[in-house]
Amino acid sequence: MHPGGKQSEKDDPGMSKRGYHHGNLKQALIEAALSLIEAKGPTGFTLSEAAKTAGVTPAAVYRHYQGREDLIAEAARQGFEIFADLMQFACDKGQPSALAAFEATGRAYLAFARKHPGHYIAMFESGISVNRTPELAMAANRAKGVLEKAAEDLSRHIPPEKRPPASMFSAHIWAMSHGVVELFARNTGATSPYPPEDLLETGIGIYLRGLGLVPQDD
Amino acid sequence: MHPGGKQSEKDDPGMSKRGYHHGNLKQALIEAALSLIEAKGPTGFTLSEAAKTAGVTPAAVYRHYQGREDLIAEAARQGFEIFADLMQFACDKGQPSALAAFEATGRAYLAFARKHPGHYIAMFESGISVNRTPELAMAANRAKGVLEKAAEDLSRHIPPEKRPPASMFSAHIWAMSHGVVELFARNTGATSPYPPEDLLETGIGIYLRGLGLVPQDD
DNA sequence: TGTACATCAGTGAACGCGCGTTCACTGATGTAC
DNA sequence: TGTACATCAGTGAACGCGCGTTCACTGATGTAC
Repeated sequence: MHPGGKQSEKDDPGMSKRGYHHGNLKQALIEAALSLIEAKGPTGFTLSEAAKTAGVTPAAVYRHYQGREDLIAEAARQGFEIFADLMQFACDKGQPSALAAFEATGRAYLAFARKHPGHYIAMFESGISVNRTPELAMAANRAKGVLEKAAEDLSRHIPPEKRPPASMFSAHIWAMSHGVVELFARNTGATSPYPPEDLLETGIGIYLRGLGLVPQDD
Repeated sequence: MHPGGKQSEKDDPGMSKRGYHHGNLKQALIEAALSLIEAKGPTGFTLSEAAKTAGVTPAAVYRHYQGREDLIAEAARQGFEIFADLMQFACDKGQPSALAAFEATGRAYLAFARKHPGHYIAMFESGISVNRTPELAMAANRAKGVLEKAAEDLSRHIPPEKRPPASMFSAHIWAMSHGVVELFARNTGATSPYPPEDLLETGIGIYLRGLGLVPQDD
């Protein structure tokens, strides 16, 4: 309520502009970058425009980031953190059934891509390497770990002799999920008559049946 | 052998420069674009540099294309033609076994992505819509049709009541193939301990088993 | 509480650059007679 | 076969633009006393 109160400024990072000093420019730039990426793809994003969107001179960006790529990398890192959290949460929620946990994780994947397209693009389509910084690599590995853990739990229900390694198992699922997102959950023109969610759900279902994890339940 | 012979000029499109006139600039520009895209991704490609690579002034490009996007679109179109041909060929070769044909088609997919990375990127990662021109849309549809045809042939071996529609079936396979290419067959840093070929082959194998199309053959 | 001063986080002007695109032009090619 | 001419496919200079980046600067903030 107090227009210049300290409280509201802390609660509203990146929004309150108190004259000369921005208050939370670092995060505001990330958010500007994300909406630009959502709107125009990783190509359409420029440092200058991100600065302008955040209401600031391009030069100000260099107080917080080393340059354009560094900004995208930080956006990707935050994306991986959110991504890992979401999948972890979904996985926990499906417990104690390993199958329910796994399927919830798959759904969480697509939900993330839908809800955070800017992050998703920064993570997987911006062309920046996951090994660019240790922080980024760590965040990416955590996400990968969640998926692998879910796969491992589930694969305990497969007889050992016909059980693929968990890392292969999870790579398959990741690949199919990513493929569905890229091919059918974007406006590239390549449409399918089915909603991406259904496509992914049925695809994973058939795959799991192939592993003997799901009975003939159609 | 004759340095200026007509024969050799026709055989070597885009290479022979006979002074003022290039001879086959239109195709030479496509090839320049492809190698630039391979080297630096769709972002790193500029019209000017493509012209320079082809040994020509940027302005000359406008004799053959409307602009940068138009050039990429033509590269993508040619990619879809090659892609469809390769998959068609693989599919035919696997006949009369529908299963062998289908698996050969899957392998052809990955082989194409490996052998023609520039085309693949132009087709799926450049951000241009498949509906940009009727020619591009037609080429893309032909490719899609080959995959769907292979899926349809194969799905005849599934009892009708548990048979998914062929378009869904082929979308699943396409998604997994594309996901493997994007996540594991590129140098994005996200590596898996398995070669992409194996990853895709086992993935498709498990999926097909889930459809009851492949016996327990491990 | 008030003042002096260090530090922080912005400004805005300037830079060189390469881009896409246009334009009038010109050398090479092909064709009609 | 030779010549005149139309057309084609390039040149190269010029343009305005927005980009990333640097720099000296300055207003705002925080702190010591």
